[in-house]
Amino acid sequence: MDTPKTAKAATGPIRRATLQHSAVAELRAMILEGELPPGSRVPEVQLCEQLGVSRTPLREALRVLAAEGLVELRPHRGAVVTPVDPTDIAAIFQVMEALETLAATLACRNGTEAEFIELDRLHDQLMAQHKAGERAAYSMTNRRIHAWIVAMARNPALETTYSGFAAQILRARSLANYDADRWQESVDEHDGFMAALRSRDAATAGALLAEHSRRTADAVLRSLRQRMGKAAAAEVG
Amino acid sequence: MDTPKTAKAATGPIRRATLQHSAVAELRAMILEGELPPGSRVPEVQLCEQLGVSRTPLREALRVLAAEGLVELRPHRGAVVTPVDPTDIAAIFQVMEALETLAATLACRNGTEAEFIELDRLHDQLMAQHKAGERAAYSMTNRRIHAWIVAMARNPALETTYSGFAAQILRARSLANYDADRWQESVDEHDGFMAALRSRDAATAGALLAEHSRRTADAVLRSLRQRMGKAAAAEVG
DNA sequence: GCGTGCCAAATTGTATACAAAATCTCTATT
DNA sequence: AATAGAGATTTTGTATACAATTTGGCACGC
Repeated sequence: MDTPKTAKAATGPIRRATLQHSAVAELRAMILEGELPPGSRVPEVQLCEQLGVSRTPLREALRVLAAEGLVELRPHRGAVVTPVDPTDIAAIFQVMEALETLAATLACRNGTEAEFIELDRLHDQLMAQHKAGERAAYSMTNRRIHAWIVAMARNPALETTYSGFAAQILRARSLANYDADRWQESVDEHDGFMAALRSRDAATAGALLAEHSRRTADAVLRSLRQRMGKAAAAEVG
Repeated sequence: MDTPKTAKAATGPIRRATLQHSAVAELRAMILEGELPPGSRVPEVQLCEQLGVSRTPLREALRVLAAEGLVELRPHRGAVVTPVDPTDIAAIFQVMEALETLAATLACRNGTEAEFIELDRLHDQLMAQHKAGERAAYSMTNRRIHAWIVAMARNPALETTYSGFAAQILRARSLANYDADRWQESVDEHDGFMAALRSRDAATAGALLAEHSRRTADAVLRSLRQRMGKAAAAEVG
């Protein structure tokens, strides 16, 4: 069962994904990376050349990304990268707050001992990166912590929904850069809900994680509105 | 049968949507209606003939439905209507509970006077349909009430997520038929959270709606597991 | 000078032909 | 008889050609 007969090398031919699948991955990365900025039009043929695929798999990929909310499809008028609208982001954060609460509650109930240990390790890593001032590494670890808690909840529906919104929020955060004060505050909040999680206190963990989410939303939205305001002003002047 | 290929006649005052869009609507209806039962394979060409479209728009429609969770796409192996797995449904209900709580809370905060009046009207209609024993009409009104509350929350992200899961749950409910006792209980719960909503008591409304969701989940899952058990037994004998 | 209608260019929507992968079937061998 | 394997068949994945729709520009009329 596990010995491929004509297997030639170990590295190469594990599995070849479809072009559509890799187009989705490629485009998603381009959007989250900021290479395709929010609001930019997405002409099909141009992207086809860039990705080296024909329009058929590309169009199917665009439908997938539209379902994730990363692009908007206007019939007969092409696709645009979904603009980062503070109002929409605020709405997403509201839902995220509810999802994080649920995730923390379920994680306390369903997480394994090993998973809690790994969570502690990630938390230590986060603290070290904060102390060292490694912003990029910090935010990646931060994302991994939250995703890990969601995974501990053992709920596929929650996981899928969460990661979709997380991608949207990531885009917003890349535009909004919050200050050192908020960073310190955020670290303190992590300490708080981690304590609750360690003691398997579902209610407290849920409440603290929700509060953390709410405060993050406030900071991101404040910075976002400020930046958008400046951008609008620059456009006029 | 009703859409000849060369139909050029004025189908409507306004222009029709794209074939892909109507294919999505058609397929979604077929799945929710039970015409395409859970677990059934979905050969592309056969559906093309049935819907009168070519494979291109159909495949794009399948991607959309896959994102909604109504079909599963296995690379190179075709699509199947997502099976109704009690474990998955239970997970969805858990998320739904959190979403309903949020919806009730936000509805109290953001709903307009006119919307609350309409909500009352829907509730009265629900009560009348219960008294008359009109099960089908009742469950449609029931869905409209919940969707209405979600709409009152003024949160597009919530609305989209909610309706996706609602579709999944609808499929499960059509398989599971709960009894008269649960019906009466459900009606009483509606009375309860409606009272809280009328007085704009966000916390109580949220809690009661969550409890209603939880009890509905219990009833549906119980019936579902029972039915699945019977089906499995029938398969053996 | 400005608005209106129509034509041309570009872009998206759809159909179809072809390539690649998986499944099925039948045969040959142990 | 059971099983492995090689072809045949079916089904999905991709490219491309063509049709339909939108958009931009230009001439014409007010």
